[in-house]
Amino acid sequence: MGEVREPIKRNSIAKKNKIIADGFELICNQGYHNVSCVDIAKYCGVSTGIIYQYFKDKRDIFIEGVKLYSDNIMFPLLKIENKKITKDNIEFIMKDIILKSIKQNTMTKKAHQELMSMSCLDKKVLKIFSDKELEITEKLVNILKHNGFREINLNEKVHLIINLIDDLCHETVYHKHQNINYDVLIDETVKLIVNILKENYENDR
Amino acid sequence: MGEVREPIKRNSIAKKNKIIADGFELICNQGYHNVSCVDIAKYCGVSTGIIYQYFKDKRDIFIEGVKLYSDNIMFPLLKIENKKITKDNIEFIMKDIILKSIKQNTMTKKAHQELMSMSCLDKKVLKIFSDKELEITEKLVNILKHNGFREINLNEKVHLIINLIDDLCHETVYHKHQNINYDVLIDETVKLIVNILKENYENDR
Amino acid sequence: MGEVREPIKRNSIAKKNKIIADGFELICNQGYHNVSCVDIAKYCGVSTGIIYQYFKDKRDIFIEGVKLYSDNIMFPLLKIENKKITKDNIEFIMKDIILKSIKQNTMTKKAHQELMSMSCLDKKVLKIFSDKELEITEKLVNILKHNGFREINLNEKVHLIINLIDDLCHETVYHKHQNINYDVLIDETVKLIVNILKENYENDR
Amino acid sequence: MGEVREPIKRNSIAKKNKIIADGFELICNQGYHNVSCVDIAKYCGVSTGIIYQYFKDKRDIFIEGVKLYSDNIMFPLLKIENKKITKDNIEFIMKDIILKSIKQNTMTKKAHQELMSMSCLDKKVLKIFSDKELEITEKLVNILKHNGFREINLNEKVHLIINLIDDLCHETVYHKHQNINYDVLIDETVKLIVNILKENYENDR
DNA sequence: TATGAATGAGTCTTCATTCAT
DNA sequence: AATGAATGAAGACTCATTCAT
Repeated sequence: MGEVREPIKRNSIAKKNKIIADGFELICNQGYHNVSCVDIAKYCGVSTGIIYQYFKDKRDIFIEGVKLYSDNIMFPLLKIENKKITKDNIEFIMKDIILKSIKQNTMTKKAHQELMSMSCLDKKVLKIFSDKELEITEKLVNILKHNGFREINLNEKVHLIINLIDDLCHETVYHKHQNINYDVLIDETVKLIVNILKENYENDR
Repeated sequence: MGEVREPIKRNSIAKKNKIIADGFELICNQGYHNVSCVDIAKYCGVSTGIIYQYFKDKRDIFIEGVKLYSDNIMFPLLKIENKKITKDNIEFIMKDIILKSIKQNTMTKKAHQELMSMSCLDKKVLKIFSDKELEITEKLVNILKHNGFREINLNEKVHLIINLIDDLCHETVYHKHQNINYDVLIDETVKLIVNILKENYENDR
Repeated sequence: MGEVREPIKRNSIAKKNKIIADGFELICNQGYHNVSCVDIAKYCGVSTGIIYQYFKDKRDIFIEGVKLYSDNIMFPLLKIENKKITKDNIEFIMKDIILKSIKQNTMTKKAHQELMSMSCLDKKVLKIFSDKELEITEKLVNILKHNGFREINLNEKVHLIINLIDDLCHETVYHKHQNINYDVLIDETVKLIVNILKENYENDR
Repeated sequence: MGEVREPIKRNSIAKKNKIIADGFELICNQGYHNVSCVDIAKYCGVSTGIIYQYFKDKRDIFIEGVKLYSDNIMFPLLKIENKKITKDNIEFIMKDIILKSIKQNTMTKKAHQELMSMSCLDKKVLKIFSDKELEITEKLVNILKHNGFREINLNEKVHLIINLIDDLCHETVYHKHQNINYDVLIDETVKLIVNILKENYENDR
């Protein structure tokens, strides 16, 4: 049966990447279950055959897309610069991160929903997201440690922080509960984050 | 074409409910996209035809199932009793709620994933969950008010609390990050919740 | 559109022959309908394109293979040496031929089946086999005549003999009826052959 | 995945049988590999879907056809009546069987070739034919024993006889070697058969 | 000459939905 | 009201053949 082939020529590599890029886009916008491989081929301007030479199936294209694009899209936190974090600027830094995260979330609502939905069902997708989350957690933990924060339950605390930021981003972008004032929610979240870390730095002096 | 009919006879009503109950179970366990209407009919012990007399399509059965069963399953918080909440017992009460929530989560992992996944994609399902969340938020806000908690940003704070509890429940169902100690996570979350509400009761006396 | 080209350079001729040899082998072992031209190209270590420069299609390769290899494989009878055949040694000679035929049948069962199967369907293949059979028939008829056998119905008799030997070879390759003792079958066949020719030599003296 | 269903209603049973009858006919006439399931559905005047409800795949239809029709078509010998066979009438009876077999061979050449071809490739088809052959062999052996024929190598001899008759039928219907006089071939075959059995009855008195 | 990437028509197979009974 | 056989459009996937390099 059809072996998956890896393109060698520069041209073909470009084609494979185009299939990932355009195919991922199409899947995200139309919905994984509403799009067929023929649709993807048409959308990418290639033949159906070539799809099956470079990918095992539709899922495979999607997974590649997730791998490639989840970075930029899902976890802006990853790009935290190595700023000096102190008990004095932590509130400001966190609010900055949150605002940037919200702004950078460039995906369409539909695309985001697709990704969320698939991450619930597909082990591979879930794994990619989990790994990304782990990466950020470790990064943030290290930054905090380098800045003199104490280690008590630091892992769990950072995990909580990331969850809070994630929830916030998703909500401000999509949910929009009517009786929630999102500016207030942001401020409360920042306060919370600061609070979470308080015992890790307050006895520092 | 086939109008959806509402059963009148007691017998028929029972049959419709059986389809919802069994169909929802099957969808949750096998996955929405892995189950056909013929499968559902077989599983419910009815004919294919009858499905289309009581329901528009597969989605319709699922929605009805979500409406009927999401309560018990997804939001144990709804069952908070009207306990007296004070600054002294709030920590205990919250921990109790969380532990109960985790324990009461009787769905299989697969079912949980299906529901989560569908709630990302399907407006109706999302609406049901949103409404449920709103209901709990309001309930909890009221309880807190009745217990003398001040109203500053109370809506947003309760919203945050519910998110935190939700995240915790989901995680214990699947993520299971290896480097996270879940007992610690629970305690930190409880501390956080207490902290969130502190300024709403600390000046109470 | 692509004309089939006949290679001129020694190198190219070798390549064409390699395609026939390896391609025929692959088809015989995997089954004509289970092998694609791309498979053949890969197996032969050449490009897909080149296949279509030397051959019209897959069938063409197969036919060439049959032409080239059927001799050795299918009709060991062809190699009958010009022994002196008399009424006294005919039984011995025939048994020898049969045993050699069975032994020489070096093809795999699978290959044998493929060839048989294709010979039923493909006029060209059938023609090649028919011609081979005709050739053997004539050869054997001539040998017998040279050895003083009378001509009465000799063609038909030799034809029968060849059929009998062929059947025997095929059976030892696959049928293998359980309740048949194949040693007995061989002896009975030899007796039969001798019998067939009896009236062509018994009045000889 | 699609379970094969067995029709219950009389109407459906008729439909399944129609698919076997017409499908087998189409496959035989057009060639197994030249016919798709969609072709069969069209030819039978049914939908593609129903094909997959009653059959696993194309091969399944073909096998059913072989089971159903091989009797009438391939082995007219099966219908040997329980005539009294003696050394005096055996020649007449055998010639009669052969002539009837040739006459009864109602299949088209194409169909016959398909069956032969498939029996080389497909274990199930081969099995059906083998079993049929075994059945005839046993039947004939028993008839001969009942008529006082001795048992020496009787199995193997009858096997040879059946092979001879089979070969003869196939040839007279299709091959038609030019330099073979088929009337002569028939007579020689009859003589041969009588000869084969001679030692089983000649010492009878 | 030779390559192997690309094509797209064609095949298999499923399933939501209808309809005769 | 209920049945379940039947439909056929649609999706997944293959492969003989072409063509730019």
